[in-house]
Amino acid sequence: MPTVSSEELAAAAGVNSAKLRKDFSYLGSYGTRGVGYDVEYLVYQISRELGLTQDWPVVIVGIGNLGAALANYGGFASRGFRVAALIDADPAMAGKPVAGMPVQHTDDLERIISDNGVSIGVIATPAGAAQQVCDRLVAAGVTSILNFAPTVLTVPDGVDVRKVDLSIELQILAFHEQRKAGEESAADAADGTATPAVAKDHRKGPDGDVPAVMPA
Amino acid sequence: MPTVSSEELAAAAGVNSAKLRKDFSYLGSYGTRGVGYDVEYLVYQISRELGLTQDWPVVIVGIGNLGAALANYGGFASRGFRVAALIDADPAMAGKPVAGMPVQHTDDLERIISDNGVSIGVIATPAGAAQQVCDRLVAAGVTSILNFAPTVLTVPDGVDVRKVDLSIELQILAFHEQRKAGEESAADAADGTATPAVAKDHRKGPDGDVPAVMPA
DNA sequence: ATGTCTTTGTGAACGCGTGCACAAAGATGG
DNA sequence: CCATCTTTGTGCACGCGTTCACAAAGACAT
Ligand SMILES: NC(=O)c1ccc[n+]([C@@H]2O[C@H](COP(=O)([O-])OP(=O)(O)OC[C@H]3O[C@@H](n4cnc5c(N)ncnc54)[C@H](O)[C@@H]3O)[C@@H](O)[C@H]2O)c1
Ligand SMILES: NC(=O)c1ccc[n+]([C@@H]2O[C@H](COP(=O)([O-])OP(=O)(O)OC[C@H]3O[C@@H](n4cnc5c(N)ncnc54)[C@H](O)[C@@H]3O)[C@@H](O)[C@H]2O)c1
Repeated sequence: MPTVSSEELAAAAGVNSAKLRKDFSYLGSYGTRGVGYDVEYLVYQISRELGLTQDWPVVIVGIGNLGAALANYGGFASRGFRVAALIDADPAMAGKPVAGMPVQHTDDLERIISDNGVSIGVIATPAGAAQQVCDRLVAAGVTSILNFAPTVLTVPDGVDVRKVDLSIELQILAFHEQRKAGEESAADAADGTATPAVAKDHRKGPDGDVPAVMPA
Repeated sequence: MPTVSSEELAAAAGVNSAKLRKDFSYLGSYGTRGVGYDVEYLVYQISRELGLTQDWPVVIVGIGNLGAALANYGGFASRGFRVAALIDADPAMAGKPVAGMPVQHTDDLERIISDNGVSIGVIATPAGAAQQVCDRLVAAGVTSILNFAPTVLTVPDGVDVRKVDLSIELQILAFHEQRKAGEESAADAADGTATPAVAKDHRKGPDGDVPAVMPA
């Protein structure tokens, strides 16, 4: 039986082994002391807990440059997501095939959501249309939204929204870039006072620190 | 002189006003007690600290579905990013105009980076090509990379990488979605304890192995 | 069986970010 | 010039996530 120890996994992932064990312990006691974790069983348990064993139908609304790219992207299917429908407001797009399936008109949005039991929606419309598209999705039964439009969406309790803001990703890089440039000559004079988060760490983690406020 | 109080800003941003003030204090004492912050001056200070006053040239490598969408996206320019060049390995694409500029061949990658003083690169190639593209970018002088390919990139110290993984965004939504579904019947008694989200109580249940977390 | 050796699972300590509460600063009016 | 009122800047405490450290569980050999 192929096994791995928390120590090996932690080293591979670059994290603390105690934390890894504690995290695993929240899923249950799936390890064997003195041996480690049964790889296959562990993978199954984590997959199940993360919802990867289920098949989630999603709709993409707004089939422009970005929406079409998403529709064509094969990486979703391999993670358990199935593109159930592509929806656009442009009558000229209706029926046109994108990624092997016909684009449908927003008039049918509610029916599409309902017929396919969709609970996850992706918004790739212009910012101006995002909120109203969001409202219709929510009214139709969608309870999770991935938003690419550069707008803050307002949703009722119980609905999750995740916003992908590519400009902010670049801004974060630019911020560190600027810091690198400054360090060369800044010599970091004396100081010594208790200063803050923004300073030192270049974290590798997915989310770095993201400020709360910023104008357009 | 138009001003805002930390209280107003905090309310607008949905955060705590004390935290907001403390964050601002790291930039310096730009507020006036009894009055608030001079809007224009504050915006300037934050913009400067974030590097938004600079103009950053970026290159996009891999002009496929996603790369083309990014090239066409107008949201970058408004945040101080200028697409300096589009690069692809496909000879058929060379010279072809995308977003109003000709696609250039990877053969010229090093020269393009150098000529334009580019320090930020975007990778939108297939996963298989990402690491070698990354290596060339870094060797040519790029020190910040935004990676869309589903691969972990290895880079030398001093180089920042941010990975955008859209599948993970969907997985996070699906995870919460799954949880919502389970709660309906899970007799979730208002918790209150300081346990991690996944926690609850999973100690080996009646049948020994399957944790009580998610009935599915 | 009993002992040894490995690795888990977790109580307790630690560190850090967040929020509270308030003194000080400065504006404004009398 | 003093009183009052508003809002900043920050010391301090609290809570949460991370890490340490170790007892106990189990495998494996004798
Ligand atoms: N392209 C990118 O790389 C990129 C990057 C970051 C953010 N974004 C954002 O993503 C969104 C889409 O970008 P894009 O480049 O694909 O734009 P786009 O103009 O190419 O596509 C927008 C599509 O939405 C459709 N649409 C408009 N109103 C609609 C409505 N009410 N209901 C349904 N469909 C509607 C349009 O017909 C069009 O097909 C924009 O908000 C943009 O700011 C794009
Ligand atoms: N399309 C999406 O919505 C999406 C979403 C998430 C992630 N991604 C990832 O983004 C990447 C691009 O996706 P896509 O849909 O645009 O793929 P695509 O196949 O449409 O485009 C890839 C482009 O990269 C070019 N290319 C290949 N090797 C290259 C090299 N060595 N140097 C320079 N260019 C090279 C190809 O010629 C092609 O134009 C993939 O890794 C994909 O997994 C895409």
